Amino acid sequence: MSKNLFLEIYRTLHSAFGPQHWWPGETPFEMMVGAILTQNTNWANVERAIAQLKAAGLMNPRRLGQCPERRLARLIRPAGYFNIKARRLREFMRWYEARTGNGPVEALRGVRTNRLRQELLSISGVGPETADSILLYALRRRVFVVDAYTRRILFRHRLIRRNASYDEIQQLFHGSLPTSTPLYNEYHALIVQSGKAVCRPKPLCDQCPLLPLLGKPKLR
DNA sequence: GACCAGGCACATC
DNA sequence: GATGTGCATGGT
Repeated sequence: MSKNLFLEIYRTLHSAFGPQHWWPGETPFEMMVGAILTQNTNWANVERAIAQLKAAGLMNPRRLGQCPERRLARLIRPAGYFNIKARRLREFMRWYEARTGNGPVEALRGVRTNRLRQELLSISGVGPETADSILLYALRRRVFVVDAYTRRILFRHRLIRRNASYDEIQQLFHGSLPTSTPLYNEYHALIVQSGKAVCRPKPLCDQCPLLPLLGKPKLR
């Protein structure tokens, strides 16, 4: 057994599922928008919403920042929670304009990760997962993203308590992995893939690549 | 028709 | 700090 369980888990998932090449999105700005739209929502629905924003010519900071909330809601309707997410996008854009003048994300390059994370978390509608997704995928910061899949997989394999906090779970990864953006990026993507393919609500445990490593999971 | 999907804010105890 | 609720579409 390896000294570093979390690295072993990563290697196992990587062997089983292959490289994932995340985040799906053409530009860092699009990734930020996607991070908000995908809150508690199937990615296929998010893609429809993103396609609509693009078709309307709004997938750039200046145009999106000018779009009225009502119209925004209509366009992102397929992503669900469209009224709330329209408001959240506008809240986010208020911060984004103040920070970059609605220019490219490179304006954020000199800002420390912890500082950026605090600022993102202060935006209404941006919680820890959304903030960390933006930091890791759009801004290439060394921050591990914890999501519902992460929680489910770790809990079923008895690596966390049911009520473990976000920060607690994140610390588990930060504390046991090399500090690396590509590693965090790929690891989270693999967890999501694993959660979709195997560690589902109705799990396919006989196909679980982690079975040899972690043994039989507990299913509640 | 029920369940699920890459959360979050807010109220309440 | 823990727990419960509203928000909503589209696929299975």
